Amino acid sequence: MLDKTYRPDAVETTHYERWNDSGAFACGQNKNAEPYTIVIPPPNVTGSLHIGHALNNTLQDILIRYERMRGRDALWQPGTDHAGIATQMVVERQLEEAGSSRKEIGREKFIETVWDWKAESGGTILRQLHRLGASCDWSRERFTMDDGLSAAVRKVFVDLYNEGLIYKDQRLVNWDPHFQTAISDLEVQQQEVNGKLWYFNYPIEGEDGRFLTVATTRPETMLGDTAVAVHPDDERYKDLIGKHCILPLVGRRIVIVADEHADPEQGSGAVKITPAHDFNDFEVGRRHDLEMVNIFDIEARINDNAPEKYRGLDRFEARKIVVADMEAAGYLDRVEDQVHMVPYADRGGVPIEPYLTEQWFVDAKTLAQPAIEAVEDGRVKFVPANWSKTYFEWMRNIQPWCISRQLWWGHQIPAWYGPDGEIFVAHSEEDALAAAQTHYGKATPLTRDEDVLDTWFSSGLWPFSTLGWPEETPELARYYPTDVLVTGFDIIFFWVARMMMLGMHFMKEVPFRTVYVHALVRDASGQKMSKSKGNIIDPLELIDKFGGDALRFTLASLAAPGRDIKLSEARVEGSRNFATKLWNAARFCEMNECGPVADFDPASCQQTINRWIVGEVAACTRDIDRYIAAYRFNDAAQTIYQFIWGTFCDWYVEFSKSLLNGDDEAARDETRATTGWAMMQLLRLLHPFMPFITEELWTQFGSRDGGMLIGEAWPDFGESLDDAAVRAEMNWVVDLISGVRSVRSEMNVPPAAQIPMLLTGANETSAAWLDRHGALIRRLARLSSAATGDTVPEGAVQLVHGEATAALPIADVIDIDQEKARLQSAIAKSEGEIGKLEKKLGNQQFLAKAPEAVVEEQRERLAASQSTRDKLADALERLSAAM
RNA sequence: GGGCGAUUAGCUCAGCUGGAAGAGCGCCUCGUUUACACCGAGGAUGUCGGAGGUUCGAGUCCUUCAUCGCCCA
Repeated sequence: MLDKTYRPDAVETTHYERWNDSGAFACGQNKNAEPYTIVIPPPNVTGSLHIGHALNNTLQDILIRYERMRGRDALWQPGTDHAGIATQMVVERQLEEAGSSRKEIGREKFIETVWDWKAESGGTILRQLHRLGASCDWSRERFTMDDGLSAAVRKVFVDLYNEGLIYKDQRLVNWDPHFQTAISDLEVQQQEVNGKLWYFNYPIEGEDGRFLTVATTRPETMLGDTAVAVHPDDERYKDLIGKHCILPLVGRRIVIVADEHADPEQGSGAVKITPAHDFNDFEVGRRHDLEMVNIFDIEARINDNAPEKYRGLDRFEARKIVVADMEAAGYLDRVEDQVHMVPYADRGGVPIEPYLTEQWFVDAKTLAQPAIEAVEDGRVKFVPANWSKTYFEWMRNIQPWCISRQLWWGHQIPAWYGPDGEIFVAHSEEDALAAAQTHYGKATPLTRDEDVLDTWFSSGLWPFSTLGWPEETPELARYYPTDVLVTGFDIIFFWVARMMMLGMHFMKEVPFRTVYVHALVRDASGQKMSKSKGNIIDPLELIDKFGGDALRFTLASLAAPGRDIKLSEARVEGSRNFATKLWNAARFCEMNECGPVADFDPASCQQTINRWIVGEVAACTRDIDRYIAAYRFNDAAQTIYQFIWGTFCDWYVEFSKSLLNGDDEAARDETRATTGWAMMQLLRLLHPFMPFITEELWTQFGSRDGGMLIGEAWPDFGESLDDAAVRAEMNWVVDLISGVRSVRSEMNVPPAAQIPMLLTGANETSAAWLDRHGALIRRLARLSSAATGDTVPEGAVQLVHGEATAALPIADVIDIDQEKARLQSAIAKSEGEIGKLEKKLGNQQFLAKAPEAVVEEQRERLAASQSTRDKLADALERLSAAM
């Protein structure tokens, strides 16, 4: 016997282990089945589960479980990425706490320490996914630093290098002075800060007392200025173009150039140019062949290219002193407050510095081309489609991708240098040495490039490296391309774009056919969750409190395409209640011996209610199929919710009681079997959304052979069980019961009072329906009798139901005036409807231009409204006559 | 500055290709009817942000304005 309430915590872990231990998550169980593949967006190995992951993985699991039940050979490929900076940070912090440091223990030992850390603490998030029910094939778990995936990285690097698509270049990069590494554009967050705008006067050479005023938010960079730019059309400065300024504090003679970068409307119209420390200035410098003076060292301290006085100062100290010195020397014109954007590193949190260094780059522009085309011609589809615009926007303006990082944790770049700086890129040190021998004509020692590759360089290979590439494994042949990628929009650039570029280049085939982009999860008031705001909703806490199913169901039902999700606990509570509702429906089945019956054929039902529910199950299945195919998870969730709570529990179960408790044994047995059958279908339909409770119920009384629900087939009845006549009949019954209940309530008939009902004016069909369903109508509408009759008794409450009028003779209970008022308001409502329809149908244009079906529909509605109005008027008259 | 999106019941949101305004929560009334009070029955609440336009017909398409988000410069 089932307990009175469902306790998720008591069963969730058990079922998860059963699934996993039995191999139910593993791919390749059916070699004849068509594969269905999703690769998990590999979470950061240092990460822990947040609500965004919960959403992302819930949606993937719904798809995977659904397709698995539909008979596909489902592979959900799990794993983590090594998260270069983040992981190095974590381990460095631990070393610091232990009084040591990365540099103290050296590279080799440090990397060993990271691996130790990973073995102990890495992958927490994957274990947390178990709580969510994620049915990943854990036997295939991969890590971007695994041997196989590392081999893939080396091959990609070597091949791209040999093809000229990877090169070394001296360029401005985003430099993190804290970690002393380059980072990508995407790892930079622009933050608004309250800063100042300093106006400096730069004296013009040979023109005593004449100045050019330049404005800057970063005064310390003036030490690296090599020009001043004015707009070529700016009349104020035309005569100065080609002349020089003398850079204060430094004394350098710097040229005044004409360049459109200078905005005449902005400040004074003249801008200082620091090509080595500003991306725009760098371009100006290239155009005018300016000297690039780098004034910072790798920690962003002033270096020896600046006057002695400033050397060794960090950038913020230098700012103060430069301003003070400029003011003292009379070159400070004025200072204004200004709010401006400052780039910060999204890890580490210090302002990043545009910094001139030599780095490795990928020619992203070339690789982007096929990746763009694949989306243009529809080989890859974005859902919602709008995201393809964001993708195109970025891909069409793509910049060279800086892939080297000055870190220790990551894939060390497979490049070696000869004594003269000659570069040997090779799969292994042996290969490099061999190449060097050939090149130099003798064995020559090489030193390896110290840098490692951007983490995204390896996660860009994820859809095929996890399947064994570059080995030609059977898995690679079978599961690539993957079917769908499920991800948040925030990593379209980071990750989707890179997988597209590298997948197209190396596999000559798209990495996935669909990219489903889901929303961000926000808190109940719409705020982005963040630690600093303290509004984080911890998915694990929600799971503890309401169960994994409740969280999953909530997220799925909120996952409307293209919309952010505002999550509140009340919503999760509602899903928990839904689980309890299902649980109790199952208890009902159990108590009434409604279990699975061997050889039961739903098409064989004789009883109307049973014929009705089997058809509704089939229709519900079709709706869910349609919604999942369109990635409309919210609609799919809503459909199954409405079906279980509304159609099944509120109506069918209530209907069934009359037959289950009746004397007709054949009808009772059929109803038991049908109810049991319907419950089993519901468990299947709900399983992708709520795997735990459905599996528990299946185990407790659904399973006939000890098999698990996870491996059961998805229902598919097509339209074979549909029966329009039965549906019309049951709708009639439902409407009649609802109508009676509504009137009783409005007329304050005590719920316990059993009253008679007389149906007058009924046609043969209605009379037959009333006869057939009399028992359940009486029970659900709480009637002492329900019969057809010719005349409405005096002083009866009347309600119009189709062509008939139902009369409840309860004269002693009702307030006649109140009843009159009720009828009058119903008449008014009908007349309003009639007015609108008459106007519409009186419109010649409408009759001429609207489709015939629409016109016909309006006519029918008009007739129905008129009939209702007339019957209500009759009812009112009878009531008045009776007085 | 460029791009994307939002504005529908007290709150959070659905409403796909234009043809009778929906859900969940909350609220009100009633109810211990033998699955379920994490429940049941009934009920109230919307000139679908404003203004134009297209159309026989607009929450749905177009223009514009307002307000609010997000992404990229």
